[in-house]
Amino acid sequence: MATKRPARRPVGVRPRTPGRPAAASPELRPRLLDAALACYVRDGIAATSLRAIAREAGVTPALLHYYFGDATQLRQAVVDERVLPAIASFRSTLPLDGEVAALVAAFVGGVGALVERYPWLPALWVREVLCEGGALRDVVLTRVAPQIPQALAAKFAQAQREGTLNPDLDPRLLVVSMMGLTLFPAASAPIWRSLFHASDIGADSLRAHTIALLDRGLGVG
Amino acid sequence: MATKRPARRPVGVRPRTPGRPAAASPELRPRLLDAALACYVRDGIAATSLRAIAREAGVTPALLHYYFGDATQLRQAVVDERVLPAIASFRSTLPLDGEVAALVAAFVGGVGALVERYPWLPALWVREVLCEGGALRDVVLTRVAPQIPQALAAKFAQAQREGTLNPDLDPRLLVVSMMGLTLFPAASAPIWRSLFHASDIGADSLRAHTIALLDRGLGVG
DNA sequence: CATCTAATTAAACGAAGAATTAAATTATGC
DNA sequence: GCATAATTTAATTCTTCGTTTAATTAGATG
Repeated sequence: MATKRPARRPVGVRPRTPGRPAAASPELRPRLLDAALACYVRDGIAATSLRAIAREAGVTPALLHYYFGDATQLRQAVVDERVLPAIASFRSTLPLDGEVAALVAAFVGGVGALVERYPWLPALWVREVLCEGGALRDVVLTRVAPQIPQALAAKFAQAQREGTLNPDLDPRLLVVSMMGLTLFPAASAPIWRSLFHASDIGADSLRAHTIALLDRGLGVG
Repeated sequence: MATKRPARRPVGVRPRTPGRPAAASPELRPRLLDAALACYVRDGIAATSLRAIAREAGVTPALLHYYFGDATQLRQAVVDERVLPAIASFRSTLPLDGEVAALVAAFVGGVGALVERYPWLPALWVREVLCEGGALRDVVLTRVAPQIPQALAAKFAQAQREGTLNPDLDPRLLVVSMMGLTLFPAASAPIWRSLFHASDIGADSLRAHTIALLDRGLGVG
């Protein structure tokens, strides 16, 4: 006869007894969204189970099902209410009708501000957009990409026609280069910080370095 | 009584009858390594099961176990015999004792040649080194990083002291910038190629663009 | 030709973990 | 007090995993 183990619970986690909680447990739903986001960022969306999110939030899987329905709907809620708003806040800061230098500076500064406010964004971006099979690739390509990169590339092409941008550059690749100079350093910060013992490099130094590199690189000089 | 399903096999795949194969099935082992690598690149190392590799190679899981032992040893073999050699081939092309401009050009060209020869490398790098929890992060940080990035940063710092490199740049961040300008475009190529309908941009155009950007960006002028 | 060995599949095993559901439990609001 | 909302418990049903044992066949050795 099999000895029925008493379903050992992870130490230190107390999921509470059943029943409705006493008085206003304030705002549970946003906390659940945050827990899901944290799991997505740490482990990847595909590798995150409902149980893992429940564990992260100190709650049972059944409760997640009660709030969001199935796993797909929960994922959708996180994307709609956490990820897309973050990206939208970035788009609105780009001055697409000014000089190229101002646009570039705003882009670099905007990415810096973005990762300061949403530190989880670069890692999520890398895993879920950049990686093949990433769960956000489709959403980003259809709802973000047509607005930001296309507009930037058009602006750069126009600047080249007007002679205010180095003609040896490719306007489309320049968009890629700018992302590589901002998103990549943000996503790899944990690596290079420890590799170079560079805890002295903050957001300001990074921005100054990037703009110094781009300012000269783009000039027609 | 449960109806015992006849273990339906994926259509089109014929795993052969048992028994030793007729005559030289030439070099099975490297083919198994390639299959494993393909799975790692497509799905990620953590998400790749022995069974998936076996399916990819048209072989049974038991055979993988026969050749490599357990899953960990197979992964180790792929890293040692496929991934690390690719990276080592890159390191040996960097002229660390010449001018900065030549070093930068060699870096950009070297990454270009590397991804032409090992097209799977950027995607693998992004998922397994850049992503938190990536399976290769440790190996790269201990066996690759101390040699390449440290040497580059030292070289840049020296050039700044000699007045041949823009003093507004940070020598350590410049290493990060160069990786962002090469590795990131390579890894995201499938995305921007389709996004910009840029099938006309080949390896040469990319290299020319990147060097044009860096050449001016680094100058003291 | 007989036998030993090497390479391969088949099949089964046991463990783990998944999503979802049904039922029990408790507090709140009317 | 009674209906309802919020929560856990426990069960159900699947899938998948890595590994092992046994069977099978071809080559190698004598």
